[in-house]
Amino acid sequence: MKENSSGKFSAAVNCPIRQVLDRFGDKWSILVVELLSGKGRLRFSEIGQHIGDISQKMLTVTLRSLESDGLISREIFPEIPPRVEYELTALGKSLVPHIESLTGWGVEHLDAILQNRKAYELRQKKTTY
Amino acid sequence: MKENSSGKFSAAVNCPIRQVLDRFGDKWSILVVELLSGKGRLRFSEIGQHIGDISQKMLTVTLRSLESDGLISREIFPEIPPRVEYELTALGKSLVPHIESLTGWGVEHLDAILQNRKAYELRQKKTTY
DNA sequence: CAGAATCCGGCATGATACTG
DNA sequence: CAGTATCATGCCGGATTCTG
Repeated sequence: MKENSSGKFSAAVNCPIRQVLDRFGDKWSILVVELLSGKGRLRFSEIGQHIGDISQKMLTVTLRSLESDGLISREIFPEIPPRVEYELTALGKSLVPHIESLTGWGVEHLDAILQNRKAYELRQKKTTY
Repeated sequence: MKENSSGKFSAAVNCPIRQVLDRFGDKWSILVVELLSGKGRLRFSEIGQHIGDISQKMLTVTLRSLESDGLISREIFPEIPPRVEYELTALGKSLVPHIESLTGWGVEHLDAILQNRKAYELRQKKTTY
């Protein structure tokens, strides 16, 4: 593993950070984990309702992906009508604090970021570089 | 702001977590922040070289976006040939620990995740649900 | 109800050429 | 060197339909 002088991983192509980023770079995964963290155990339709604007397809894809990674478990109840419930695994739960660390930062600095964006926009209009 | 019984933000459409996710859901932003965190101050071409497989266009877009949010600063040296250097702002630096919290988790559990994926794949082949 | 399968458009991203 | 401008494209994700 290549490291730089400060002991951090490099951003090179084969950097393991990439694997993590590729995994959570999608639109919904983190959101689903967060949701399951707060609600505990939910069925398919409930997850969809809570998120609100996710399509059925993307919800399926996201859940399969999370299940494949072992972050959530999927239990099928052989009933009519069918019922499927999802919840975080131990691995999934171990991820939650780190996600909330990031989202916590976001919530805290969101206003500053939005103001920076606005200021940047104005500078672009006034000045022609 | 709507909250659920556990005190966490809901995953609803207007949830502020979305804003953070939308911001860092792209392929390169976090990587650039991490890189600048380790290297301190870099010029355009250096960032591109360290990352390796980013196109010039996407590097420009990513840097502009980060600058717009106030996470990195951009200094232009009026020389020939031109030189432009980037580094993290205080706001950008404040984000680093949270990113490393997440990537640290990823590095730690990457093997388990990859094994889960493999096991899941095998199950899909053997069993026909 | 919980999905699987299919089609399809748009945007993110890439490649290329040009400029100060 | 550090971009900008333009064109090309892949695949992400939405809408729809069908099934057990």
